[in-house]
Amino acid sequence: MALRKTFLFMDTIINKVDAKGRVSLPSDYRAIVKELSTEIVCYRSLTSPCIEGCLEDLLDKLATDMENSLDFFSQTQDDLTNLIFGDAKRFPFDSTGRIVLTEKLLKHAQITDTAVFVGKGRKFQVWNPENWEKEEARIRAEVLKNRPSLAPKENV
Amino acid sequence: MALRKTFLFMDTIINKVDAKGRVSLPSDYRAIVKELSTEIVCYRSLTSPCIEGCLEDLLDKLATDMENSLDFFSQTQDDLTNLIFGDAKRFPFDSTGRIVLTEKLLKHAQITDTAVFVGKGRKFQVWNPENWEKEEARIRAEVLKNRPSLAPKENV
DNA sequence: TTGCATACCATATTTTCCCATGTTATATAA
DNA sequence: TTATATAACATGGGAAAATATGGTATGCAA
Repeated sequence: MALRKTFLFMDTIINKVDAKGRVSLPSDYRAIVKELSTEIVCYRSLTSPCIEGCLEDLLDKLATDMENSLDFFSQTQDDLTNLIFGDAKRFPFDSTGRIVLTEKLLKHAQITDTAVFVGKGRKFQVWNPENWEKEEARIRAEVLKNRPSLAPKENV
Repeated sequence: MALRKTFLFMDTIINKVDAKGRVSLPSDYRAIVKELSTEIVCYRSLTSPCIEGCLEDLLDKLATDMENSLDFFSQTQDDLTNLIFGDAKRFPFDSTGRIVLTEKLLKHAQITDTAVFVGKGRKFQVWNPENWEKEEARIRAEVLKNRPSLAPKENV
């Protein structure tokens, strides 16, 4: 397989969640994980009723950044690491490509028997179908309304 | 088992502590210790009523950083390292995956029969359940309030 | 010996792994 | 292009392994 240059979570995939919390990770996502020899990490979104996921490498980078930027005994660092790493968990997938979501995550995202995977580039989200439908509509409306201010030069 | 690239303590795990102070180390944590052929080190948190733990390697890194630091003669850092290294102790786990916490540590964290392990990336903490519940609420409120200024570059 | 700490054993429960099957997507040949 | 073969994927169920946790035995030291 040719090595790719970019690794982005994309597309929107709907999969079943069984009674054990098992759900197939979209095959495109699995390909990324395999190629980078890493793992998926998931945690509750801080701001939305959904599960958020990323590659373990990203959290490792975060851990290193915090070690280097804030001093060893910083209170702020303490709070942040507790919140992020206390909630995150690795989710290795089995030979059939499934991960087992925890009760905590499913409850936070109000997911019962169906999950919607939504690509976000370096991250992805997992939603309850109805919630995602509303959220997507909201986002579309929001983006259209603010369109002029999204031009690259006006960012940051 | 494929060698992993990253070693992070994550997730929040609740385990029983028996009359002897025995408690199962979360299996994810044990996997890291085994894979790196190292040991867990625990000490009383300097700032919170909890036990703090990490890999022995990290304390070694701390010692090295102190040697190389411009603050080599800093009274504060000197005091802090005294406190940590004076308090730290290795905690090997037995064949069933348990460590035996000392009376000193349990008392400091006000732990009796239940312990909450909270991942912090390179470190982890062990809390009394009620205290952790309050602490988590405090952190969430604090982080949400200051969120913009806490975003480390591209993350969160 | 007695007290204490460590190592060993037993078991219920949880989690992971493996197999089977229907379905979808992709490739190949007519 | 269309039909057919092949491979990849999603998903359900059950077997096997790992985990958490209580209890007992063993060794060492006071």
